[in-house]
Amino acid sequence: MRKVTSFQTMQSLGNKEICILFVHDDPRYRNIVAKMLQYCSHYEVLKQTISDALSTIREKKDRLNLFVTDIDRSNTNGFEILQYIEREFKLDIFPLSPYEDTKLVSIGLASKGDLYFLKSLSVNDFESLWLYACAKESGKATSGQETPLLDENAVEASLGNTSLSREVGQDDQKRKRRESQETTEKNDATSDGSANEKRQRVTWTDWMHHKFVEAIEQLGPGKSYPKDILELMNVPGLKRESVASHLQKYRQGMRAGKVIQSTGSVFGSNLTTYLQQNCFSSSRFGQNFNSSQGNALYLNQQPNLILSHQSGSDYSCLLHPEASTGTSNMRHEHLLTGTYPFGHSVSPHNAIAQNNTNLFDFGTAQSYSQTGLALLDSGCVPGINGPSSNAVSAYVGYRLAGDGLSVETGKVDVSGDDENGTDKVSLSAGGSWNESLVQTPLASGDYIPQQQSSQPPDHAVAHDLDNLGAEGDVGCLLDPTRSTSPQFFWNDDFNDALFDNAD
DNA sequence: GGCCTTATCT
DNA sequence: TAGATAAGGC
Repeated sequence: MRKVTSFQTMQSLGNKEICILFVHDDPRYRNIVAKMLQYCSHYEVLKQTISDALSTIREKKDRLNLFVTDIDRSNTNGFEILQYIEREFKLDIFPLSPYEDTKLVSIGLASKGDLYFLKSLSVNDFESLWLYACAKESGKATSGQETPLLDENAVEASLGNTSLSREVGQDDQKRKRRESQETTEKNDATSDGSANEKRQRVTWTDWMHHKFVEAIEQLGPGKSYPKDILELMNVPGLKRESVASHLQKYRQGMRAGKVIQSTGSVFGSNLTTYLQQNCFSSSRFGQNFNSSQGNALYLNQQPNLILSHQSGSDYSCLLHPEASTGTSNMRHEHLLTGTYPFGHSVSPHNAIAQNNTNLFDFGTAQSYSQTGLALLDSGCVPGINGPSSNAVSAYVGYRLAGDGLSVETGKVDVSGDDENGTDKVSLSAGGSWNESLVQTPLASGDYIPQQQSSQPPDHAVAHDLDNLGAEGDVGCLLDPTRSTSPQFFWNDDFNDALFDNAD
């Protein structure tokens, strides 16, 4: 059994109260809640919507350190409420992603990019949050100033991985080292001999790796040196040596063809392999079912889409299948600003981020209203609507076809404004795009092989998959007033199986 | 000594 | 495996 060491950290603060408000309404969190309650009494779990939690926040605002919340998908104004809370109460907010395959995603809350957990928040993740809250409280007590950089650094370095659990029993030491490291960073003269201490192990989160890759692309081929990358990344506390080490691994990966670049010829040479291995592997769902019959079933139900845009530096992303059933602005926003499995983000795009744009479906070459999409079983890209000065010229996309075997393709072109100042949009399906933009992986004959199970189908799994899938309650998707039942639900047995297998 | 790269270690 | 460290070269 894992020991939650962050509780010790709290005690070291002299029983200073750390308060985390955790708002959720999802049975998947109950394991976390149960485990955390074992160790920590200073956080609160509310089963409310974000807006309902407002009164609690008002009541406790002075002693509240963090606000962790599951985005309320039935509430189309989820992000607005969060922004309000952040502004009014100056509270650090950690929204939880409604998407299974999201790890850490930067979202545009107010001025800074916040951290965004994957849906299946782990105990380790929660530990990291706890550490963050402690560091923040500690910083308040000592300096009386705003959150020190160290905090973000600490939490970013520890989020989304299990490094903390591996360092059980050393956390206090590590933390002290971190603290002393920070104070001695600029002027090491007054140090207490910490100079020859071991460097803290850096965990490269998706977020950091993304900044790393961005820096490399900015510097250009052959000019990416550790020092320059470090500067561009601008991650407090990160050391040149760590960047150099990461760069070495990164280059090794490139040589081995493992890294998919985000530039130019969009997907490199191994899209097929990548999809096969990673479509679902970043979620608990994928970890457990990637090699089972259930995976193919799931693929068939909810094809994927890969999207890239054409202007300037190309970004590419793999959209979670849920994106094709977007029903709210929140989801729409997320779709546009998230970091997807390729590790690159889609620029938050004003023109597209505007509300209420339709989505375009490659499979049928039609545009649909968001609610209408709930009935579709295909990949879509966000509609384009807004000043053309902000608009990109085209989107190209791929999706895994409904047969789970082939890849379908499509393109959305944007040209000029119509009389309403809205971009004219034309959409085509079937691979009619500029070949120089999209390279070989999708040439004819290329396909994503469906994994063959060596065992007979597990009907229990299939049954559960049926229960949790997008087809669970379509009415719920279509009708935002039916907010009481979650759009995607997991029955308890299935939920248990996921957690047990993952641990 | 600073920085980069590669090899090796953990 | 991923990240740290040692070592050699510029």
